Amino acid sequence: MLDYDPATCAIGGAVAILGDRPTFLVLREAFMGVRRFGDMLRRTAMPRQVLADRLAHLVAEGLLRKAAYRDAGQRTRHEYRLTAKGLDLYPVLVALMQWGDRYAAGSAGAPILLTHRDCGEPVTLGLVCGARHELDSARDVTPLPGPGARKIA
Amino acid sequence: MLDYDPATCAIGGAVAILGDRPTFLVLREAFMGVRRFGDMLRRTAMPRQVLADRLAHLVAEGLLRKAAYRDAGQRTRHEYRLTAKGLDLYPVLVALMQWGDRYAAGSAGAPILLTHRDCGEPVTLGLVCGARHELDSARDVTPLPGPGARKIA
DNA sequence: CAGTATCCCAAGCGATACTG
DNA sequence: CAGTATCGCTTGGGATACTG
Repeated sequence: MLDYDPATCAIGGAVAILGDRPTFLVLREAFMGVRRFGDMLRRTAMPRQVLADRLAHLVAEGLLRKAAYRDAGQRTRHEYRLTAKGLDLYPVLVALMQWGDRYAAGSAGAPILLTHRDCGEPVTLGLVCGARHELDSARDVTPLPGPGARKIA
Repeated sequence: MLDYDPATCAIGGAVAILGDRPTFLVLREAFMGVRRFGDMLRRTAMPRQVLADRLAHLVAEGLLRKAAYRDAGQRTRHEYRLTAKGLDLYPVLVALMQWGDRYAAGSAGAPILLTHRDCGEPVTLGLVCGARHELDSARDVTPLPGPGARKIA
């Protein structure tokens, strides 16, 4: 067991930003290409206030940005788009989806299939080491103190 | 944009089980090898009640199991260990950690380094397709309706 | 349409004390 | 040591109404 400092572990920091359930759902919608307030409201079925809060939070954290756009002949509206920081969260969402497909899904199978845009093959998330070995389980990983390690408790 | 049914997306199911911040922290500790109530209490600095709740929840969901053990000459105690279902959550935690190291960490760098047990090389989580292409971004992924798809909203 | 304002109520936190 | 019991209090959810 690694003797690391829980306070510095990045999981805590990440979870502090991502926060709670509604936030994850908003991010899911964003990755699915939903960009408008009303669409998110309908699809996530969360109260307006909650959605507004989470969107504001995600914008403040730099995961989403508010972008103006105008359809021809319409007045200006705006939409929420993922920033680079937000896009980099993709593995987290995919990992959740893969686990959910396996353990929290109905018997019907995965409702969404991720495929490689270039070749069409299904995409999965996996652990790979620097020597290109593919690891199957958490048991194949040894955690060590990193550059920013401070051992405490 | 994929026209999927938000209600059946496995991300929702996964997040419904994993729940909230404290739950993630408990899981983090479990993956770090912390198994005892008191250790988790001290390291996560959460109220006893909250920890007890989350542990019970994770046991009920089948992510942790309570195992009895006895050190020589001591009375029986028990500890919390990850089940297979819990261990399979590892990519989620690693993904959170990688993102946190990049965006939520101090300047000191990652406090924890994951290495391959067999060869010692650093381990990373990545998207790979069936044709062994490595994908860099969410933009390289095309979501399609899967076997369990029901399109609604 | 895209939010903000308001209000009420339920859930959950945090502290302290107690039990096996 | 490993929890359970209790409690005050704050946070945050959910509904409704209002504004640009």
